[in-house]
Amino acid sequence: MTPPSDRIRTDAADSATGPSIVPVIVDPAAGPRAAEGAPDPLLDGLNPPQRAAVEYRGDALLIVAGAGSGKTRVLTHRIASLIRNREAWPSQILAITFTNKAAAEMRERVSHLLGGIAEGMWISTFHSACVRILRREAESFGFTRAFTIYDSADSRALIKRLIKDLQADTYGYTVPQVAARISKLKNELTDAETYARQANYSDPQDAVFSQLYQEYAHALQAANAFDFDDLISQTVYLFRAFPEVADRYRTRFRHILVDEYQDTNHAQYSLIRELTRPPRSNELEGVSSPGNGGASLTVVGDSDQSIYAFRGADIRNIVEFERDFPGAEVVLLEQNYRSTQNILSAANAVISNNFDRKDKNLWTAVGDGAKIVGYTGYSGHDEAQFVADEIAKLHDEGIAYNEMAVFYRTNSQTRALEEIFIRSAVPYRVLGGTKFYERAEIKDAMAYLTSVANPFDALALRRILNTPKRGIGPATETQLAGFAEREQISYREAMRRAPELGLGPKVTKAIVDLATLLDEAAELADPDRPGGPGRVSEVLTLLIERSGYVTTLRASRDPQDEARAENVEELLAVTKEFAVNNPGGTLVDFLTEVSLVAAVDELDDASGTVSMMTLHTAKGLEFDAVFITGVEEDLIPHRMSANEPGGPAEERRLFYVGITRARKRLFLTLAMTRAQFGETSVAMPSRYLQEIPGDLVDWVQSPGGATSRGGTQPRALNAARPGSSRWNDGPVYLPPKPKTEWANRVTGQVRDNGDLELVPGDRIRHTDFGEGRVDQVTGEGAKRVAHVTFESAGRKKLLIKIAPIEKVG
DNA sequence: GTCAATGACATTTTT
DNA sequence: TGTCATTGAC
Repeated sequence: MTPPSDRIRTDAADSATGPSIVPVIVDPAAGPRAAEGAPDPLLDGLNPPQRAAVEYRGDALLIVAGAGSGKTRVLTHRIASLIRNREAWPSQILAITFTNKAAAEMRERVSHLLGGIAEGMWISTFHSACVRILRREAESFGFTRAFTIYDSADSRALIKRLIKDLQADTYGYTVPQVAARISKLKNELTDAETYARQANYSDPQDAVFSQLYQEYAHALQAANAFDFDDLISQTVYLFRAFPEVADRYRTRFRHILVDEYQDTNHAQYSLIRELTRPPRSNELEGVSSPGNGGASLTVVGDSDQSIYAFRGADIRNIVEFERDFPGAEVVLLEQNYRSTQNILSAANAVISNNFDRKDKNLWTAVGDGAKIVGYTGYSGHDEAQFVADEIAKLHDEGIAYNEMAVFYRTNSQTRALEEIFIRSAVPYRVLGGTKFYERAEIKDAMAYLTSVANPFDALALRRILNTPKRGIGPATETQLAGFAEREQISYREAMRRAPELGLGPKVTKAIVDLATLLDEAAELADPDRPGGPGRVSEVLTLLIERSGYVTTLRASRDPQDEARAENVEELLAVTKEFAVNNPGGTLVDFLTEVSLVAAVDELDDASGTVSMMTLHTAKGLEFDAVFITGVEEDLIPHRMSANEPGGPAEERRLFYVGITRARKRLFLTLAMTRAQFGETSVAMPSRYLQEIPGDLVDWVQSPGGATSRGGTQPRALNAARPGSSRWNDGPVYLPPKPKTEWANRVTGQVRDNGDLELVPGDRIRHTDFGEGRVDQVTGEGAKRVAHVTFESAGRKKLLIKIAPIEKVG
């Protein structure tokens, strides 16, 4: 694909910090705009659409930013320009990013552009911004500002308990199911009471769920806790219930910018709507004329990169932005500054197979670059070995390890990769996965801290009640809970008064001792303590020493417990580092920060290691060399996605996101057999592989070319490798299998099947769902809908005119 | 109340 | 493969 010649070439090194950018100091004497003709450092080096996106002033702006089109640059320059031109104070800016890391980077870049006067801006994730608001306002609606944030594991633990209590498992409810359903409802702003009102009580299953949901909500409230989804939805409820509170924020934020808008869910969308509404004071005084008074809104996104539908992201938020905000300006960024043309062409070819999308073509001025490399291993280990070998080669060629990344669909795929990487001495780092904070011993230590900060949190307290072992078993725990309930007192108070329960002297002492320890720690951590609160590290030290937690671990015979003790020490180091980075940071601040860290936030650019992560985590990142592993059916697209509406299309976007992370080199690898739960099963090449034009890929071992001789014995292959030369002396580049036959057979444009006649009983083939039979046809003319039962994908409704279907038989 | 042994079962993606 | 829940012996 050649770039249109009339486009203006700009500096391709978008992501590098421009050397020519000079910090601009706000000069009160200067006019609102820089002098005519003088080069404006905020516009310099931007292409025309980028410039338009920075300069547009109006109520609503949608920036459709293709992958690698420099959207972060546009956003930062836009913010800087608003501040520099004195159109906004920094404190009037609210910018929402997807991760904390992206927020930190944006803040850094804006303040660099402005010469360090960016104090007071809110640049954060949705969740962080909401926590900030909720902590300030907590007291006005029945919470304290020390509320706990429950992560998904905490939510699941609570749900598990409730399922047991209500015996909901007899109705077939499982923890993940209930958790997902509650999460979904919260993202749609349906709270427990609303659900209860419309629940179908003649259906016992639904009645039980409704009760589960209500008890879950009640338990959170009683524990003075919010789960992840609450952070957003409760902020919306807060704004709706207390307009005067909402007005404070509406008055404050005059410019709201939202990144990754395609991945916002309904609750987040509603939050933005609430915030961009004009404050009431304006309405009363008649200041509000159409579009006046509400904050200006800028959203950036790319519907082709929407990959979070499973967590409630609604692609319609971006698709229907212009309808939502009439008069909105739309700017398209299509020039890519990141990848080579070969990589982009592959990406374009793949994504063009998604129907019902706006056609959009990324192009670059960089040139073709190296071809994409494909490899089919005999097993997952074989595949991993290839990746490790190529990484070593790339490193020899001068690409730094931290400029390389390995992506996979599921976290479980890391195992084989890690094994081989360790053996091959490839320095690597896994982002996400089993995170540090998910380890049991860390959760224990955190539960101590949480119990100190939030005495109402029964879940945290239950976790530490008998950790380390103090002889407080389930029976005692139930007694304690009943006592607290009867006397209408907190758990902590109940523990202090444990002697009244008439338990054994040993148990009673254990309980009272723990209560004393928590009280002492709470006093130390108290923000209002005379002389200032103790540091988090001091509080943690007190807790783990006096409770005997580490001592017990060290004394254990289990060799793993030694490592656990070290992890707790590591957490102590984290608290010390926190104190250095956040002077005056309280215990609650620390707990908040820990709750909201995302996988990518751990990415350290200077680490000198290869990064391994899921395709989801990879969004928003870029690397010189990218390996996408496990490009197989049932993995990409994942087996579980087949039944979901829009599943295969979302999986394709995920693959697209992966491809577009690569700057120079892209490797697509798969295996013929893959181990899972100890069993090995046969894997098939992903359908998406066939969507990449054959001439873009050099197959070291193509899916068709690899014979089955290797079977499942990667060791034999290892042994057969002398030095660094590849094992197959035969033709290195086998002809790509059925490529020409398949590539771009389905054109990417919005299809038009014209007046394809379908009647019940017809058999059709759908590019995503396979073959199926038409049950009935409804609607008229261009809106005729076919109801189809697919063999593997089940029942679907399809708009006949544009669906990627054809009649068979 | 604790511990060790056994067997069932699971792996999609995440703030 | 590895985690977990249940079981039964102390």
